[in-house]
Amino acid sequence: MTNKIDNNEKRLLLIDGNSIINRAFFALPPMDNGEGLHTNAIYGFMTMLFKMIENYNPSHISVAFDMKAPTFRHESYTDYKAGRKSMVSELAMQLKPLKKLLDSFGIYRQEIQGYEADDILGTVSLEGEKQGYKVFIVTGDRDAIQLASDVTTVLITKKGIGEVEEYNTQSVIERYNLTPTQFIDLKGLMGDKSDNIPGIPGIGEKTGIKLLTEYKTLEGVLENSDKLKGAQKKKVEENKEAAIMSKELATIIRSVPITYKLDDMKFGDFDEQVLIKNLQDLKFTSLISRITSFSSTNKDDQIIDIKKINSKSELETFVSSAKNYKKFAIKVFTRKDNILNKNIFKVYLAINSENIYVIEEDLIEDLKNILEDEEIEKIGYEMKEDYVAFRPYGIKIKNMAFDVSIAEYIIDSKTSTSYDIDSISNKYLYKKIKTKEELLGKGAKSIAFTDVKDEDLDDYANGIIKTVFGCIDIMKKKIKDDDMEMLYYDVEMPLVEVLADMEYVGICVDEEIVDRLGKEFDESIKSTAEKIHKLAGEEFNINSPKQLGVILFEKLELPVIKKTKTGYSTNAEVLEKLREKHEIIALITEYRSVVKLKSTYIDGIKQLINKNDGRIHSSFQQTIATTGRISSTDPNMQNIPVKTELGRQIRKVFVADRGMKLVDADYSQVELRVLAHMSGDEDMIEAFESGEDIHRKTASQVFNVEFDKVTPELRSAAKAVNFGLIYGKSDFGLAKDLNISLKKSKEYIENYFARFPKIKVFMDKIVEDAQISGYATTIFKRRRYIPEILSKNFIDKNRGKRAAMNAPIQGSAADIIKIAMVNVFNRLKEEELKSNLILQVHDELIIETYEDEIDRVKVLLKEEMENAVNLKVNLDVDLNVGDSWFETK
DNA sequence: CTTATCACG
DNA sequence: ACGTACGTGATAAGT
Repeated sequence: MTNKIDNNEKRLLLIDGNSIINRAFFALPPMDNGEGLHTNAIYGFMTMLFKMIENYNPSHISVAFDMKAPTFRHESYTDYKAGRKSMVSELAMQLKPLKKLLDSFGIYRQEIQGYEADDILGTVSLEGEKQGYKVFIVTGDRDAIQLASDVTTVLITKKGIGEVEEYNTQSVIERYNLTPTQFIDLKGLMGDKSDNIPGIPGIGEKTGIKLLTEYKTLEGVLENSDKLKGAQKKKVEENKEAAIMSKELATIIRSVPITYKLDDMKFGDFDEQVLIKNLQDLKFTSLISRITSFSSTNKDDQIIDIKKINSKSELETFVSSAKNYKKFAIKVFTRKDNILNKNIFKVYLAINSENIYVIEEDLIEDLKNILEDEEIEKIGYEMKEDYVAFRPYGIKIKNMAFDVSIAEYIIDSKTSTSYDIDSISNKYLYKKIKTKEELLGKGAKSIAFTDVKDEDLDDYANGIIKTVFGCIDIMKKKIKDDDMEMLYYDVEMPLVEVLADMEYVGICVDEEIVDRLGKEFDESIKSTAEKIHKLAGEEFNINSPKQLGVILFEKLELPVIKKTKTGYSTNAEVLEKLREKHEIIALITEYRSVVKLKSTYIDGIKQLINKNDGRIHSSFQQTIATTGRISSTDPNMQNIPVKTELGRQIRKVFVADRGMKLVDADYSQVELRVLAHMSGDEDMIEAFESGEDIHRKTASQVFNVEFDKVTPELRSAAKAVNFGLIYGKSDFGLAKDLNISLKKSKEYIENYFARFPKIKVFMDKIVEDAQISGYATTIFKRRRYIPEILSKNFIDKNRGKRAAMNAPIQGSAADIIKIAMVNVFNRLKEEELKSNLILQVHDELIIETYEDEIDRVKVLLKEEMENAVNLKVNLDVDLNVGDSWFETK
């Protein structure tokens, strides 16, 4: 790591410990370490300290604390600091732990009987100046501004503890029109309420500055008091003594009799392990990763030594050692280009974290044997990328054994965080490594891997490889401890290759149909828009909820049903309620739906058709959904319309290639079957065993009518309850959905649970367990942590309960189809079929098959899906074959 | 970059 | 009394 700041420069950071811990305490909300110790002030102090270290790169640090004993100021003026409240216990209890933490950080501490922290800082800073240091003083107390000079910068905290204002001689003059020394005279004149220093009554900052500009010093003002006028003159003359005493009190002593050597304040030598332990005890895990860069002992081992492999013979050396170890780590970097092209420009390989090699383009093809060697384990990070990158070279990586991103996902599939390599390094190794964002920048301004300097890419790859090797054993143990070995090694890891392959193969698109539908939709949009504008009496942007709101609720004065944070709500539910009120509503609904189809599914998909093969290569994400599901992006192939006839037309664009067919297999009611299995409810299981329509069947049981006499209304009520159940829906929601009274919906739910008692028991148990353990699990031990279930916030807590009820059901269904995918994929290979698995839509798999393989594929798909697991109920799969996705229904 | 809306299981 | 179904991703508007 290069350090831009000259390391030989002596830079001394001095901190007023009491002042900063006080600020921190009042600036931050309460925190504790789980054992009754309040920690917010310590945390705030440490964040501040880290920030100062990062920003000012000190070579020496000292923190000064006040002592309880009275100081010379109390002795000379008994009212000094009178009226000040003593420290509250929540803060007082944090002082000792903070001092202990600073000690383990190797930070020098000073406390001197009879003097305040201020005086220590004043004395040490003067000594520092004499010895040629640049000095930085951090405090929340503006009195310290008197210490500012050309080489001493006083940093005054503002806005809590987040930021500081910098003062040196120059900026003090700019801000106050006074020199730092005159600042003391100012205090003498105006006093200080917080320290109970009197000063001269009636003189504040403004007048004080004015007088000092004229007479330079406090003494100057007092000597010239006869030149003052009126009340001011009187006040000054009556309070001369008070003023002189005030100045004395406000003067920071710069000659405290203490023995110390500045050398003792040298920073950077500390035992990292002890510090880490102390930070862990305080539950400050987020701070741990930041310490490594401070440690002087640590800097050496961050030297990056990556050897370049230049020739086939050099590669041979690597290959033979990889064969000996039977394992190596890999990370590939590609050009941003067509997925079907040969885009790799660098491959990093490593047998252990000390020996990392890089290979460039010319030798890539020579990696085929070792990558396809089943006997050698490949480990890495986001290995799906590596697999896909090698496909254009005719290389299919075999035995991808451990991917840290997938491991971290099953260890803790938390929401809204990605499994960035640096967070993994941070969490397991407490090491800060180069982030992708640091390497490439973020957002629109980000650059490609090809645009970064070799050293920087080396640095990034080094971080990845070291993290992979560093984490693997810890993660393996965690996976074992949490009973997830089957899930990880037999499901998730084999699935990496399956998804990579699906992505690479893609799905065929008929572009003519895309264009034809596009035109049809455009015409419909145009004519509907015209009608809407005519009815509205003006042209406006129908796509803008804001403009639409003005038209509907102001111009046409329709009743406001619902509001959003920013204005009127105009969503489908609201429009449905307004449908009868104005003929414009139906048109808007129509317009909305067609615009959605056109922009998202026609225009959106057209852009993503690959120019080489005319196919769509959607990306399947394995580490996003908290429940264990797979997600799909660019485009999302899992939300292609199906519910409305018009939307379903979109499915005509997804076709089988020439001479091929699509075989579509979907599970019938997996989630309800999972529920029947997990709860063990005999009646629910029986309902499935009968093979009848499950919603009709439950309707007949819940409403106590004969199977044949179930009306469509009763069936749909039962269906709503069935689904509501999976999500932990409330009676209120059910009433709203079915448009029935709250009383009725309560009755339905009661009947339901009375009829299927074990389901109720099961649901209650899940919630209870989650409240105790903090997580919910699936049949295959996949975990979802739900901390909010213990929240004191009613809304969060209830949301947590619903998530807990849903996770085992949605998650087990996800486990099941993942197992089926792996088995289907392997079976296709074993039977040497050329057909490919190309899509997964949560409970549905699609294979593109050659016509002469159709029958075998149908059998295989049905068998593997239905036998993926053995539950208390059978799994049932429906099969459909067609030339397009539209036809497979 | 966030918000509202709407597509799917 | 609270607010009211879980899980995703894409687009356009507007701050």
